[in-house]
Amino acid sequence: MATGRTHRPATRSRGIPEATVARLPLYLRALTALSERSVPTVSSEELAAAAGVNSAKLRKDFSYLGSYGTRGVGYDVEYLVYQISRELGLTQDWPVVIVGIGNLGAALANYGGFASRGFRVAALIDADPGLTGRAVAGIPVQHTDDLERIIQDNGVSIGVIATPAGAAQQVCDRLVAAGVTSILNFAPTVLSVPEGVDVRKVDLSIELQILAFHEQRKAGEEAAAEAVAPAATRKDSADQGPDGDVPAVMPA
Amino acid sequence: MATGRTHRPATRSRGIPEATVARLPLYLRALTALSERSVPTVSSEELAAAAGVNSAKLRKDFSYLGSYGTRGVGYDVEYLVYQISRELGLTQDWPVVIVGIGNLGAALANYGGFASRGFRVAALIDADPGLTGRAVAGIPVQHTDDLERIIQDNGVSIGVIATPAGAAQQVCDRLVAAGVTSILNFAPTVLSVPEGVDVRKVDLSIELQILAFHEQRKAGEEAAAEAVAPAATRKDSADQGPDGDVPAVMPA
DNA sequence: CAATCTTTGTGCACGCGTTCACAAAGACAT
DNA sequence: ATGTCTTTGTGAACGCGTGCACAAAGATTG
Repeated sequence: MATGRTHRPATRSRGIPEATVARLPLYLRALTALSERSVPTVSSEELAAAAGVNSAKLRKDFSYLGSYGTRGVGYDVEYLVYQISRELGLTQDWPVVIVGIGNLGAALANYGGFASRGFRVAALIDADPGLTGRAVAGIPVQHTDDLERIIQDNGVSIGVIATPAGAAQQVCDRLVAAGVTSILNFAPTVLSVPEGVDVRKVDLSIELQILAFHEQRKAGEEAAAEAVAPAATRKDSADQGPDGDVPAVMPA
Repeated sequence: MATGRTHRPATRSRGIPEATVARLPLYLRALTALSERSVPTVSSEELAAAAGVNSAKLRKDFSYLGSYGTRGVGYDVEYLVYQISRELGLTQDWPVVIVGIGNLGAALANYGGFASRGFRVAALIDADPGLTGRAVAGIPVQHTDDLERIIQDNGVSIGVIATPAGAAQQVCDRLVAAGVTSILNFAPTVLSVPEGVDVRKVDLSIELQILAFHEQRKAGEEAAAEAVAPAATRKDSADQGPDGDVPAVMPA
């Protein structure tokens, strides 16, 4: 979701709910796979299974785009691929810059999933002069000093931030000032941006923490179950108490 | 969100809503920053701003954990850090394996954000024999053949999949069979897992596609506005038609 | 100790998203 | 042409999440 600031309150951007927009790429991926296998049509049930969602949800999602299905038959794969691509704006070319060419930035530059969807990595930018001129994924790294020029020369409107947290806000400000209006942020910071700029964030550590929460809960429930019927179903990993209120940093 | 399959329907895991759980790491990050600056207490208003959320939402989130604040004063930073850490299960050690040591896998192995939160990269696994034995981020890469043994020897319950899409489901099945119950999936595929296994996915390409959608919409609105009052407010980037129905792959 | 001021904790209302369930629509067979 | 069968598209109900607004609680001051 976008950062708190701008906070478009889940505004349905053009009749299409935000939740639906977030699923369109999922459908597109599944459809592309079907297309490559030359499958001509697909039912909502099949496609939903392939995309990992409920079929009723899928049909409702598609209903926001229009009536593209045929009752009794299903959806024309090729046609739907085209319609969703168009809706997402993937029929045009999106030049993208990646700022911060560390491990993650380099991985992103090499990531094939971008190019296959109309996204073109127009430039790589890093603050380290030692990197300048060196090629990553066949693209030369340029210095941060030239950021504004690069954005303008290439007509870039989407920027990817893969810098350390400390540099992210500053980079963000410069990107926005230079004309970027959409930002994908990998740095673990909250970015504040002016109205009209969209920010989406990907935080690797946050995802793991959410998993840890559920993992802990599962271990807790299991321990509770074992307390009733103590059987050696589980491997011997040192199961911490479920809610054992371990005294640690308990301040005054 | 977890994959469609298991589909715990936003079950509030222990009274704590899923949406709240997803924000706890955000609060924790902001609090940690305050803690490092030795700030003793913080109000819901300040903390909310730092975390990029609404202050009412933050207070409600905390109310699910208990009454940890003091009216008229705010929250004790250190105490809250501890409570949230405990709630998320970060007071214990979580050994993690990363499967698929390509560009992304290597970047994840090098990512500092894991270690700082109780996550320990216990092993790196790849199917390429050429990588076996080579060290990435100081950790030797092991071969997929030993996956089951590695999981069991280290008591791993969280796995990270960074393989190509084609290998993901197979790796997932083996991880689950070996005892892993939480998976973070970076491969662009829908994973199906048995009941009781949590899956979270991060898809870089999907995030960009969502941004592209909003970007296109912005360009469209702007073009519409210019049609009424045509002024040269904008840079000259080749603005594609807003909804120009570009004929491309229009099948029968 | 009383008055005032700050900030939490939460009851309540509203809106978005999800799901069910079914009528309408078209394909296909006879 | 008529009937049957499949599958879409959607009205309606429900539940979760959000945000407002305020009462309760405690700190602080005189």
